[in-house]
Amino acid sequence: MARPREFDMDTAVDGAMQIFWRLGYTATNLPELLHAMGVSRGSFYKAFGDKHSAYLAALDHYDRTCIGSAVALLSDRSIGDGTSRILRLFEQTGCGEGVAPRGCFVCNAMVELGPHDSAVAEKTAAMSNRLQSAIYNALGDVPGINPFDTESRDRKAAIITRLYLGAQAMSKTGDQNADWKNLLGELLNRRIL
Amino acid sequence: MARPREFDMDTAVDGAMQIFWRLGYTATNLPELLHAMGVSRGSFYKAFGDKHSAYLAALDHYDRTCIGSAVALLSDRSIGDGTSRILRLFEQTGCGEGVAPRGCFVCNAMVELGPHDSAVAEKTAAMSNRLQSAIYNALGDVPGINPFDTESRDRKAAIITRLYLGAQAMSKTGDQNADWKNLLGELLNRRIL
DNA sequence: TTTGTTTTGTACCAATTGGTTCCAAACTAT
DNA sequence: ATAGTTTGGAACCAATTGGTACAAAACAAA
Repeated sequence: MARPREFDMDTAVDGAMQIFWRLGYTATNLPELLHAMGVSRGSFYKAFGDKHSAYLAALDHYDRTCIGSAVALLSDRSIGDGTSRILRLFEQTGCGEGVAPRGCFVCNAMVELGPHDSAVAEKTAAMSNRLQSAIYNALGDVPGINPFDTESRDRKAAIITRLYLGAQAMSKTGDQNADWKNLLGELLNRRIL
Repeated sequence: MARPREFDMDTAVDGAMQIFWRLGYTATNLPELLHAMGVSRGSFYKAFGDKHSAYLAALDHYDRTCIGSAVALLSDRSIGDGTSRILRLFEQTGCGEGVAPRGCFVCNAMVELGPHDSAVAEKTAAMSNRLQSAIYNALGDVPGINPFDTESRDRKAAIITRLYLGAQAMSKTGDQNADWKNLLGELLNRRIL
């Protein structure tokens, strides 16, 4: 009963996520954003309202896709025990040769807007909590760790989550940190093969 | 032989650091920056050149003051052994009640500008390295750690540095993390009194 | 006091910012 | 075919952006 939209909603949101992830919120201007989304100005304001709402939609998209697959990875017993799943999480973060590193969108968002944007603060806190509880679960499947010492697991999960975010921050200056196998081994007090 | 400047250079740089630290580079506009520095437009461009140079000066100022005192703290044996010095580092990061958390300027800078500003990337990488090596030294003074196992100390220092930056990032969403005593105890495998 | 030099503050600038308006276009249901 | 409804895109907007120009002001050396 009306003209159908020409752009694809999902690829538009994904494009928004890509550019916000790479450039941040403030540094992304509208023309670049529209180009990345494949949407014209009019359609954008009709469909999303404003730049800030588009950013929140991009954060939700990140939650569904990237955080979702990280959580899935951490709970996938076919990969190996908890240690190797956590190791995989840290190792799969690299981003190609010569490509400007974009870190983790959650880390970027909480650092840029956390203190001044309560919606972003809530969303990013929820996402890091989601990651942390997935790590907590994976730690229950690590040989040498007592799965019933929930307080110790909690502390370890908190440490690993912050370790992850800190490594993501440092990756944006070119830090590689290829030796996760030994670093996590040091942390979990066991050798990782 | 010429008119003396009316503003104080050091308080101006400090003011620039405060506002850039709190708001970030892009989100700080010139009027706010000038106000925070206590400098008029003309004087600013005469003395600093442009906004970006002022930001770099603010980063250097942070290195001298905040990173400097963190390094001093970590090497001050009058405080206690390495563990309590590292604990002190983590505990002294809180920022008052109701105050919008600003995190760590190094973390903020590397996340916001790292991938797109090589000067900032270099400076922030140097600062995090400085912090990491101070942590490495403090670890040499932790009971239960073999000071001659330099590789293990290196790994622990890398972990603690990233843990610190990650915690700083999360603090910007309101995360408090008051339990550093137990978290660091978990990490270093010893009870901290 | 005059001369030379630097700082200061204001007026000004072009470019860019996010956002709105509005109408032609494109579709469906009748 | 036509009426009804929504999209698309360009023209337009005021406000803000970082940065410049320039003259008055404030000093020191002569």
